[in-house]
Amino acid sequence: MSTARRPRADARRNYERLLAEADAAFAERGIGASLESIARGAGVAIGTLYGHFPTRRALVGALLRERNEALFELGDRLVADNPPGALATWVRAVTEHASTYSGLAALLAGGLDDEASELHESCLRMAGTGERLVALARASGTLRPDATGADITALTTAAAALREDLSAAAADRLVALCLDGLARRP
Amino acid sequence: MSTARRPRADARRNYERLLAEADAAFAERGIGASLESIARGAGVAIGTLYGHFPTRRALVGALLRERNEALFELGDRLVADNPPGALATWVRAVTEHASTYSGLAALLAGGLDDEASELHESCLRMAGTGERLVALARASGTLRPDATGADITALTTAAAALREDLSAAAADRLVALCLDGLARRP
DNA sequence: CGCTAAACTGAGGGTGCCTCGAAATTTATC
DNA sequence: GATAAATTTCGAGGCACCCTCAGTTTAGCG
Repeated sequence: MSTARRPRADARRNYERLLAEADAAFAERGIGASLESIARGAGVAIGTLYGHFPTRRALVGALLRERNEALFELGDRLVADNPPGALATWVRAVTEHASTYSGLAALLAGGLDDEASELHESCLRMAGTGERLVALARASGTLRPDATGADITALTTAAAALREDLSAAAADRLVALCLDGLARRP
Repeated sequence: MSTARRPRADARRNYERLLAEADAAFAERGIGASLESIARGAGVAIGTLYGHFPTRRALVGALLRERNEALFELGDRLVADNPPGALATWVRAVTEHASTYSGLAALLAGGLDDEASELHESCLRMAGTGERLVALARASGTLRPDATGADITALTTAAAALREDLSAAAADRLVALCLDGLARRP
């Protein structure tokens, strides 16, 4: 066994180049950037891009993998330590993550119920963390009792969209207002 | 003067057909629906479509004209009468308006600072109405003092986006929470 | 009717998506 | 090294869409 030859060197190189180019393109022109231009920029034929990433989503997924790691680590820490303002920290982190590239928020939101998506698992995990943080906050009496994890999902989705459509400031303000609305009335 | 001949009958007919077909297409497939398919559906060559509507935005603008009228009428009435819950009514109305077609919310948000857009004027007017309603509510002491018209713009934009990305229920909930956050603490 | 401005047409040049058979290159083996 | 096998790359090609513009048609006035 163990006979799996290791991947060819050129393949590995092209893979990395494509990732780098895609990151730049998505950051600059949004998640809808032309795949052909990405291939061109990576000095590779379009077929090669499709060989590595059969779909645009696969490409986005690969790019997000690292960021997702970091985000989930933060989430786990917040759940474990439950520091003051944990929920707000989480909402802000997710919002920022979902606005990495313009257009990403919608893609992620869509991925929430699209089973086939590579991003589906990540979405579920984010939702789960939100859920747990809400439970903690409610238990400590800082949230109104009808607050749910779905509220957090909605808030982060909305805030991420707002960042793209309007401004980061507007999004931050929305988050603050909403969290205020969610807080337990004294 | 006054010599402007009235438009040819065929032109008028094609104009109406295009509008009808575009409304159906945008409603069904979102604001990015193919213009060629719209022309086809209207039984007209693609050049004719461009003759009437030089840009996709012009087409959307024409479709929205009537709806805009109705919305502004409501807005003026709310400002004039200032009934209880005026602000909430307005927010819900604008949100619904901005989700007429999927993708419209982003277009409108973009139009807010794009001077050239036909939609620019409408956006300004909506913002103005929001502003006035906020002023009224603040004067009557039902809003916290740091609430602004921009908050309302942000909220409606976010809620409209949420309707598209998640669900109308989530959007409604967000609106409720935010308005709650904006209410004056007793 | 005939005329003319107005309106319509649709081919054509770009760009982008995605597929697939042929060609090239790397790795393993002798 | 040489060679065989597997892997990867290449890019033309079919399809859809965007938008323009020169040539053609047509409504409606006189």
